[in-house]
Amino acid sequence: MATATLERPKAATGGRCCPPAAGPALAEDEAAAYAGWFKALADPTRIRILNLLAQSEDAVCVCDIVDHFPLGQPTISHHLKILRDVRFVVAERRGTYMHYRVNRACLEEFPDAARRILNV
Amino acid sequence: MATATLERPKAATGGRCCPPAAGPALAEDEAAAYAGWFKALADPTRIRILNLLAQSEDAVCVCDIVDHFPLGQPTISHHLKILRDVRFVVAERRGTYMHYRVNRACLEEFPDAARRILNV
DNA sequence: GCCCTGTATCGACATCCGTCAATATAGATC
DNA sequence: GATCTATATTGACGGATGTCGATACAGGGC
Repeated sequence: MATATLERPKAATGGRCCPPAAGPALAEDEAAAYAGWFKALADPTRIRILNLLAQSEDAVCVCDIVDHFPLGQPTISHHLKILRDVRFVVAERRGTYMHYRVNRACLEEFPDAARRILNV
Repeated sequence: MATATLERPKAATGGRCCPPAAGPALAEDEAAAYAGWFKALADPTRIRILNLLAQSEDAVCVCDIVDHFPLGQPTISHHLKILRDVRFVVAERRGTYMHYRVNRACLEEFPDAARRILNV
């Protein structure tokens, strides 16, 4: 049979270069979920917004956040939306003002995510 | 003096909307370092490559990685470079083949990063 | 030396992302 | 309701990013 020649040739050695190596255990959509999560953290401004919110006991209003960055209000609002979408922060209305605070419950899942990716 | 009118007007209330809120404790470059770190994880393929490498006791050669993804070899090589640049993986030559493995030491810093960002 | 195979790099392309200015929306006060 | 202020949304623009095909580089076998 020609079946043998249908295998991966793998150079002149004709053999494998290393043990079979199982495919990724993470399904594509699970990996995408984690990636979307990390994507929300893949910007210095968002990291610092999170850090700023984490330093305050109570929620902080948007205008106060804007004051701490050399960026326009729409840009900050944009970043806050991204952080909201992945639930890293939660917003709360107080009259005209919007107050934001970190969602610790969500961020504490981090070590678990690392463990799952590295399956340790 | 007109000094009072130089303060933030803050609506008709004339006062602050919330307690002062310290700026972010993370310096801009430190935040950028963390962001660059997360950026390397902000892609499903890279997450799954990491996961694949983490499942194997010993290092895995590039051709084996390529076999597990519906992407071209140059693309996988590109992702591996990004993971190498942030030291999430390390490469090792064995003859013609390149073998990659996860750098656990580096990835284990994760919980610390989370703690530093959330200053808990 | 030459060729073959595995990996990295380059150049191009489409898409995504961060930023801004302008505008829309929501709530409070009058 | 009219107006004012805080926040969100929109549209546009430049730069980054993921992907590919083509090519360059490296090491082993002849």
